[in-house]
Amino acid sequence: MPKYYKQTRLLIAVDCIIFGFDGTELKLLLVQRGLEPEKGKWSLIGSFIRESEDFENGAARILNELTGLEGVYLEQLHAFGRPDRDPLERTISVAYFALIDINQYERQINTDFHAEWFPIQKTPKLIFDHDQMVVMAKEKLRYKAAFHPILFELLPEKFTLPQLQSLYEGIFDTAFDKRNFSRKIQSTKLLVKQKDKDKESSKKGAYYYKLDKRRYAAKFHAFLNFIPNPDNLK
Amino acid sequence: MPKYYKQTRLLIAVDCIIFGFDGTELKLLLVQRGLEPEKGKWSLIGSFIRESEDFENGAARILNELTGLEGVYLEQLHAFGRPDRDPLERTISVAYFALIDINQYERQINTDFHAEWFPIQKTPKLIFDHDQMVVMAKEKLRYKAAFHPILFELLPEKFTLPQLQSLYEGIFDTAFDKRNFSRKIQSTKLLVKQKDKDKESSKKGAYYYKLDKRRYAAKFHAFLNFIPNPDNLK
DNA sequence: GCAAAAGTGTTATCACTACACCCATGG
DNA sequence: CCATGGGTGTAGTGATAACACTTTTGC
Repeated sequence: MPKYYKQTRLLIAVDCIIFGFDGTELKLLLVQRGLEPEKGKWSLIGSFIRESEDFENGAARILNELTGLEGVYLEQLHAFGRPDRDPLERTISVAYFALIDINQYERQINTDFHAEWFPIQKTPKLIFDHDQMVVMAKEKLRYKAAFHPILFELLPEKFTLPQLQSLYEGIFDTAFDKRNFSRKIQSTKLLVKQKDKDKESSKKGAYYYKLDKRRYAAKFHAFLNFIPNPDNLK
Repeated sequence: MPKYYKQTRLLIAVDCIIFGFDGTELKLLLVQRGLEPEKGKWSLIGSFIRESEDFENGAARILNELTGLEGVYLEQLHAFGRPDRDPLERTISVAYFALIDINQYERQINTDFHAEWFPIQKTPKLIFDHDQMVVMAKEKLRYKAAFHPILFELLPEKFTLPQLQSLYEGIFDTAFDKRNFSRKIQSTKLLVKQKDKDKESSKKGAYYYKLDKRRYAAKFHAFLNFIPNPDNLK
């Protein structure tokens, strides 16, 4: 029951840029589009918004439908509205980016989508303006990660310093000195050293750490300087 | 001609949070709403999006209609989509924030709107979720201003260091040491000292400065640390 | 016993903070 | 001549960056 007369009404979609980290590389979860136009091509996961659904709910819903996960880190990225972005009919897309622990992703949760992880450097061409969304999401992730302890969302509950460092190095595409990195991370007091070690990736083994959740919540919005040299960022 | 069947189509509006600085205080440009519901109440300036109009264009258009200005600094803030945010009919709002040189604002440009500047601390209650938009815009402005030389967009072409400092002090709601402030600002090499002085606000007069536009463009995306003590920001 | 990765400490440099006095002018 | 706001320098402190060797253990 339209109340504002003579105004254009448009389709609204929510699309999710889903990041995961496999211990070595940053990855993106993509699906093969199930409907025309561009059926069969690679795409971000998305859905039209429902009648009485918030964007945030919509994003959480499609994320859950695809991965089986709940309580995932989600943040609105940007609203995309170029009139011709969907050639079939004008559609607004509100894009969200999500950070998930890749190990918790359940491959079999939903066979409606053909979903696949792609290394961030080797993503296929995506439909519509989804490539632009991915570029923007990568920038925002970098930007945020430079000052906020956001990257822990990509890691499992227990992780090692070398893992954390290689995550940061992947995001910022640069190498850090491990002594300085360790000192800086420890100085945040966000980590709690565990008694056990990860023996997978080395003979000596690296100590596991967990997040101090209290401090993490408190410091999340603080400005911290995680990366050594600001000039590394354009 | 709808092509995606059985999907909901919604109204899309663009709303602008317009900041200005009068030399002393940060201000917000608000209008009295011209249509029902909530007619006559204070509101951000906004408009439904047109058939083949981008968000960015839409924001620039309404900004121009209201203020007469072109080439204004505009940045997308957030898309707001709570189903009940407009009680009459569900409407998505894509909010932009704008920084303008208040001196260039032309009061007479558009009498369709009753527009008024309000000190940021003394804004009236706004319709719908516009108060929330303002809060978010203030946060984002602070956040960006802490690392990017964005506040120059609020100043006239020629300005003095004391003016600049009081702008920063207003934004961060704190006082800075003028010697340290001056040194830090100068170290960015973004400013070019002029030969003439502003004699309005003091007997001795303060030198005017202009932005070095080349360096400004180059450094805009760089991370700089404009504010003295990071702990001042939550 | 050796290769491979983890862990750890020191020094030099730089950036930031705190702080106080002189200057120019209009009235 | 004095009140007002503008402009400048320095010393102490804390954070960052550069840098190399020892430890553990699986093979």
